[in-house]
Amino acid sequence: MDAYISFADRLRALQQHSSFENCPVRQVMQGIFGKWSTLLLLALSERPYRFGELRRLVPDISQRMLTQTLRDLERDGHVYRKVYATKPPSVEYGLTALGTSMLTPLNDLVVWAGDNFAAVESARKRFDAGAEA
Amino acid sequence: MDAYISFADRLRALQQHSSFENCPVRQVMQGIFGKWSTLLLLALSERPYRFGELRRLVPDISQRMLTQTLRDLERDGHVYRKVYATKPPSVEYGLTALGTSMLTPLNDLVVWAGDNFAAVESARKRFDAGAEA
DNA sequence: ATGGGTGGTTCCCTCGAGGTAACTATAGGC
DNA sequence: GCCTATAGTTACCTCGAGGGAACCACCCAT
Repeated sequence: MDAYISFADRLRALQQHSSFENCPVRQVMQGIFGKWSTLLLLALSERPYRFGELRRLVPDISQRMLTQTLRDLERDGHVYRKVYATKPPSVEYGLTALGTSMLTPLNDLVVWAGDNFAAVESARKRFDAGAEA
Repeated sequence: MDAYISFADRLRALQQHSSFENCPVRQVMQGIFGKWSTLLLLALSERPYRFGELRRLVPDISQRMLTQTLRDLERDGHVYRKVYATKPPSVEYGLTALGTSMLTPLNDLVVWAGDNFAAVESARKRFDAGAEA
């Protein structure tokens, strides 16, 4: 049976691995929360995409960062990279099993952020207004 | 009824707000994924803590960053700050209702990271080994 | 009067994420 | 000959998150 594990217990478990400084959980999390990582993971959750498709889908990202972010995601095992030997070689990116397994918790958090960003924004305004008073 | 909304639909909804560049969802997410933010949120999920207690609980964090991270979390409405007029004034930090509502999805993701960091690490080793070959 | 415990602030520095632009090679279309 | 598309790489720069150390004001205990 999976016993319920409290947040605090998780915290203590985290600490035992090493210092908090280079906690393995954080290393995994930082791979997911680069500026573009979450966005690309959500995009690839729909279906595999080719490099150029992703560029057009997310026009704000630079070509350099798209390559680099995809490489990082590939390195961490979240994304696979498949090269097709067509005349101008084309490349397909998609989620691995590991990446797919992350999708549910990741999406839940994105949903939460989507549901609550208005509350966060108003909290910021309140805070900033009170600061100058 | 809450209809199921696909990841791809979420993506498109995100895009409509503005560019991906300064997406409100990302602004909320970035407030949660500073180097120490998640750790402090999980700590405060157990019970409210005082400043000095948090310092001792997370010895790796510098005093400067502890103050700043708590301020940022307070500004975003995740954390409250309560000053007690004791002789050396003491300060208590705790989760707000908003912060508490985030706890479940946040913790799910941390749990996922805890369950899968070994897979990520071995993926990295495989990738790095293949790169030099 | 000295040291320690409250909870900070201020200054300065480093390091790396991310951005910009130019360049690569190949092939097809006009 | 020139522009397009494929998918990158390389060099250079900026900016801000985070770190380190010192300082502040108050009070207590020894």
